[in-house]
Amino acid sequence: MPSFDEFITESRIFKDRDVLSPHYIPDNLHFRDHQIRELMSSLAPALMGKKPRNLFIYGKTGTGKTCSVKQVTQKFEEKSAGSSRTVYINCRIHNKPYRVMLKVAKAVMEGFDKQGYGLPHIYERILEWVGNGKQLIIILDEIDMVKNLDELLYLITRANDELEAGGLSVIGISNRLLFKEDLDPRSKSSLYEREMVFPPYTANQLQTILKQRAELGFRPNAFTSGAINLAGAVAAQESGDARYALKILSRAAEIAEESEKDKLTDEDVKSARELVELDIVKEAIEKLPENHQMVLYAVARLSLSGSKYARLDETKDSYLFSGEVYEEYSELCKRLKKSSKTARSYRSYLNDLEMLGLLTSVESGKGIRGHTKLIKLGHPPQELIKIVSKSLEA
DNA sequence: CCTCCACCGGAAAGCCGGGTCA
DNA sequence: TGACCCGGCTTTCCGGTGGAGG
Repeated sequence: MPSFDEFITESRIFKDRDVLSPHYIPDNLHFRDHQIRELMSSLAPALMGKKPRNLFIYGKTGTGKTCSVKQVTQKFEEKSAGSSRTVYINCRIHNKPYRVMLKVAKAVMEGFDKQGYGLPHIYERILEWVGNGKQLIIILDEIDMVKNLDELLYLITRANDELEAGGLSVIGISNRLLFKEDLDPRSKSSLYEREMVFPPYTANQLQTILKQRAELGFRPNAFTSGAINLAGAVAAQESGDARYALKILSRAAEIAEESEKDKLTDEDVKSARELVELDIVKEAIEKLPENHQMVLYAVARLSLSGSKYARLDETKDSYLFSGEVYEEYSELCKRLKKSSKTARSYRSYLNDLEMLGLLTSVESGKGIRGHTKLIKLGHPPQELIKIVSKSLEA
């Protein structure tokens, strides 16, 4: 199948852009044989009419969780030929028991697309479908996004008690290890019947992966192995995240292309790294609620003009006082003719922003009266101001 | 040592837009 | 259609905290 790309741009670097996209699933996934075998072994009972045990998969972003699961379920579907099914659900979108069940029902049953049935009805229909001896495996990607996960898991376990034949099982995928802490003990034990971990990739592994993609996605001789290895090393050092590695590589290719070169080099990778960093920050900021953005903006403004309060012995890195940031934020609200939120809310925004790594803070210690937070920006203020003000337009 | 300062962050009540049910 | 409910945000209330000041 030819790609449209070849008709749209006569690219010197790219042969097939899609190969570099994060959605692309390669035919063979490197370094995940072990996980794939384990996944297959855990699904295998379903092919023999028995209920597989529930499974929880943990791994940071870009460690191949989703990719591996998708590959395995595809094989599974081929093998079972409809007698049992897997349903993949992205819980970022379907984040409530009702939506998950609706999605399951739609996926499994033809013509079940009328909205408006209540949860009990949907539930019954699913039971009916499973009831004649089928196995249904529900894959909940980003499972930590589901509200009322306890209720959903309970619903599913209860279904198994009611059924005489067939069964429902769950594969939960998450990159947050801690989320199980606020789960009801019963749901926890049911979800964790079996557990798997996807470790981050090492530099060598990332390099192999990138090389594979480069060979498929770029024209021959359009890249040096040095550049590929550098990209892999950079990403490994950062996080071991394959998606991030691919982002750097494709950004680097775009840079090389724009400057009309026909080979991408170490230099391109280096500049790509910074751009990608900014891209990620930008993405994070854009999906932030308005007030968070304004607080961030206030911090950026103040770090440019310098802290008014920090007359105390110049702590070499100039931190900002929580109080003055709040003032700046309130003023900003006034200028924009918005009502500012309470100081209490402001404090939670700060914590959220810190959680996202957009800023850092330390407890005030000696030399400062009272007890407060000293705040510092995690990125260059000019860039942040640019990004936030653009995002606040909308 | 006691009190004040300048904030922190949990708990719970309040508000609001959207969906649900009789 | 109106009463009701739910989840997401806020605000209110309030008990801490650790250094500065007296």
